[in-house]
Amino acid sequence: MSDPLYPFSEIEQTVQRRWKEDSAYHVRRSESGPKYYCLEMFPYPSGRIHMGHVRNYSIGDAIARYKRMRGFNVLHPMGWDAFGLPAENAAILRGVHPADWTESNIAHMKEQLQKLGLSYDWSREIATCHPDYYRWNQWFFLKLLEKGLAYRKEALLNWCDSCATVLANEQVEDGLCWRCGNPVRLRTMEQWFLRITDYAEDLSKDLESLEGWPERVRTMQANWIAPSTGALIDFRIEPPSSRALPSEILTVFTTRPDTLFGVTFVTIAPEHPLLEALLEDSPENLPARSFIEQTLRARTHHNREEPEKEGVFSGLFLRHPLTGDRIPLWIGNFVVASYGTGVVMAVPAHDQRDYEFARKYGLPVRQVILPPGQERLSVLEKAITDDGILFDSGSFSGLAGDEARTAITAHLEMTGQGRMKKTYRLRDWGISRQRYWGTPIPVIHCPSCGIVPVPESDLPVLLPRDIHFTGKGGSPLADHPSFKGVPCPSCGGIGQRETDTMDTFIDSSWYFLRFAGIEDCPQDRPFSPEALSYWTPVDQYIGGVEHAILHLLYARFFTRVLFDLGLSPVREPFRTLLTQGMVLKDGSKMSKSKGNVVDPDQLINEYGADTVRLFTLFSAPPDKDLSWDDKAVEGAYRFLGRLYGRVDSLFEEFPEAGSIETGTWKESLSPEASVVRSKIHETIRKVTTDLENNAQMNTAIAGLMELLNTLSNFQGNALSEETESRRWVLVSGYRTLLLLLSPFAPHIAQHLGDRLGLGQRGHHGWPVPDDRALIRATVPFVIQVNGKLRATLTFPPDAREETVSEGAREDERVVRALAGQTILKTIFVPGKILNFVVRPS
RNA sequence: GCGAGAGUGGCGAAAUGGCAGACGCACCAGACUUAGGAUCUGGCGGGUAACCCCGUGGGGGUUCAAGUCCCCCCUCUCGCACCA
Repeated sequence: MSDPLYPFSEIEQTVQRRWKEDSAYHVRRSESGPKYYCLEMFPYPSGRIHMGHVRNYSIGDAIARYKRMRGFNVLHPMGWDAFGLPAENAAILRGVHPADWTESNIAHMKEQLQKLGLSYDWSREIATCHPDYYRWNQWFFLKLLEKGLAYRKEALLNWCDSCATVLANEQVEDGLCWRCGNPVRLRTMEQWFLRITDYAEDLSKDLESLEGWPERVRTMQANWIAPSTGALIDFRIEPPSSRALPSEILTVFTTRPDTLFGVTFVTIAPEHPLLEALLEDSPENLPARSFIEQTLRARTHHNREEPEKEGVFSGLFLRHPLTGDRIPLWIGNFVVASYGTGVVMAVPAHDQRDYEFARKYGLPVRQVILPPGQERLSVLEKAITDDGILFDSGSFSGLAGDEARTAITAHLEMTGQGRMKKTYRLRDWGISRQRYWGTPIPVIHCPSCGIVPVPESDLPVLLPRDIHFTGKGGSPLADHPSFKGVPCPSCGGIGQRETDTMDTFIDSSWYFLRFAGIEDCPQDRPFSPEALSYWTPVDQYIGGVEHAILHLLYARFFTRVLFDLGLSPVREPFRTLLTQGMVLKDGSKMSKSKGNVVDPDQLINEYGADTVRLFTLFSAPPDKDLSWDDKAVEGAYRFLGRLYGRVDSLFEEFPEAGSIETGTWKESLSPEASVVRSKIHETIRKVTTDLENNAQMNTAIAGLMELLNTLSNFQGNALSEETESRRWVLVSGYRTLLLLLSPFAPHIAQHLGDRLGLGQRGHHGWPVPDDRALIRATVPFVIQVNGKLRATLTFPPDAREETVSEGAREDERVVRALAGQTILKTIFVPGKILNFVVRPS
């Protein structure tokens, strides 16, 4: 490595030591100034930070530092999303205890973050795997259980036989287990769920109020929740004489009750919980059974394309609720079990999917709606899905659209065969994991009392440290000698502790409240109410767009629940959201498998933290993807090196630079100095507006580079004889530049700022542009002929049209362009442009 | 298929309807040097000796003036995707 351009290593170490000694970023509520809560998504302690983290935290730190300089009392905390699968895999592969693995990762990553010089209040650091954090997961769970918001139900889940565990959807890759590569199958299991669907309406409606969120994220959440209004309609099952049925009716969900008279069959999902019991145990049902089995197996293969619609007749018939017709019940692979009721009424004439299915299996197509302006055809070529006038629909014939839907639904409701219903695509949140490294779910299964919550006074239910990992899967807690067997808190009999742990998304659903509420927090509460109401909501949240749905939706849900429990002062946790783009290298996302990762540590060693931060902020706007370019990093490095060198030579010329006053300059400046002064104040204005509007840090930094270029040129040009004004302009210029730079490259800004006397003089605040300095003596006017640039001439900014026009007509190029032309009119924009509109004369 | 976003130099990118390409990278030339993969100075969209002409995915339109506003089309990225 060549010699450094400036001693960044010493500077960064010294400055960081001083921040630490001064507890510079430790905050408490109620200090002077309004509050500002700036938060970046906390990391999973995987072992090392990567460039995505560096980018995320550089953006957040720049915002936090900027707001601090603007006089806000800024909360800027950091912690660790410390539960999760990788810790257990490390335990299995390398025999390290998950707790030890996690702790050592945290220690290392914390060191890495500190080397970046991020202005965190480390006194609030939390790790979700610590009992004083996860006990509150358990406490909240008990509250939810009490409120009926946590419940158990049977559900179909991805199951890996070889690992003997449930897998989340995102852990299934092409139908195979991400860890062992064996096929995953669907299996029905009892699981804990949280009733997020109770909040679906709220979560969906309030998206509109989130004006500080990117439209993209709001749309993604809206599509994910996807409310849909329709009706539930009951179909009575024809009882086969031979036996009793598990239910007398099947209920369908439809958004098109107006097509009810066009129903020619009903389709049920193969996974439907009633189906097994509905099918008679007879040889005729063998095809149906084998169809179900096959479909379930195929389900797990995450095929890109839609599979062919397939189905089989169930052998059962239903009664149409209004016509009394006999309707066959089919089993179809295209029916989604977990949406609506898992049963759909099929109207082949008016639904494309039903149409395809009916054509394939020769089922009747019965048209009952005629859209305006269309002819009635004897044979349909595809489904007619538009609204229209009903016919062959009993007393409802002649009605149309919403009117027909309302009338039919009302009639069904009156006769007790149906009702209006709003359904959501969003499903309840399954939170059980058959895993060790997570929060134990605080309930006890008692043979006589059923499910008994662990009494609050017994919290936390601690994860036992002595655990044995076989690598064969299944929850290690289930094999623990003493964890599982416990007395029932209710009857004292022998009970069994729940051995499932919670989804780690629970941990990240309220950590932002803990950071705020941990200040003066009473022992028996998760938060200090005073601290919480002072700091919340988060004013600026920053993280990757990959969390646009899951984490952000869960966090919004959880915050609402806590609000309803009187524990959170706010319903929406994040006032404004910034989703930063990915860090790419060679056109694709950095990943170990592609071998295109850039190691932050190595970069910091080579160029220093300031350079690394500056480059990531400069090279692209925060919300766009950032293409990593080793060469371009050197550009940022050179800028800082040049700045350092220029300040050095400033001291050579003016050894007293650090102690001179740069208050108001009352005397007149030379024309050159005056231009430099304008540039200084224009830069203040530019950087400020760039930061206020969508954190456009790339252009803000470009502005700083321009200012340095201007100052450098002025400095290198020793023609000016007015030493005192020259010194004044240069010193105030560098002081301003360093203040404006400090959110982005804080170490060098602090160090050079100290040398230039910023520290002692209390100039910590963000500079304010001086309106008088913004007025330039002359500005360039663009002279156009028919909209084409012909000259650029300088005039005072308030020059009148006649003045500019006269000047323009003396310009050689303009004269040439106007020769032989008649001027029809002139367009004049003061301070900017003069356009001659001409035609040949 | 539905929804959202984006197409500008060799590259990352800038541009309240008013000089297209700020700033940076790469490249070229020069200076300093035993040396340059360091640093400094200058140049740098295309065509052209020059005057000028052309140029923001393509086509039309509005305007004195369009990367920016309106209409049509193409391409790419992301999200959802049999949700009844």
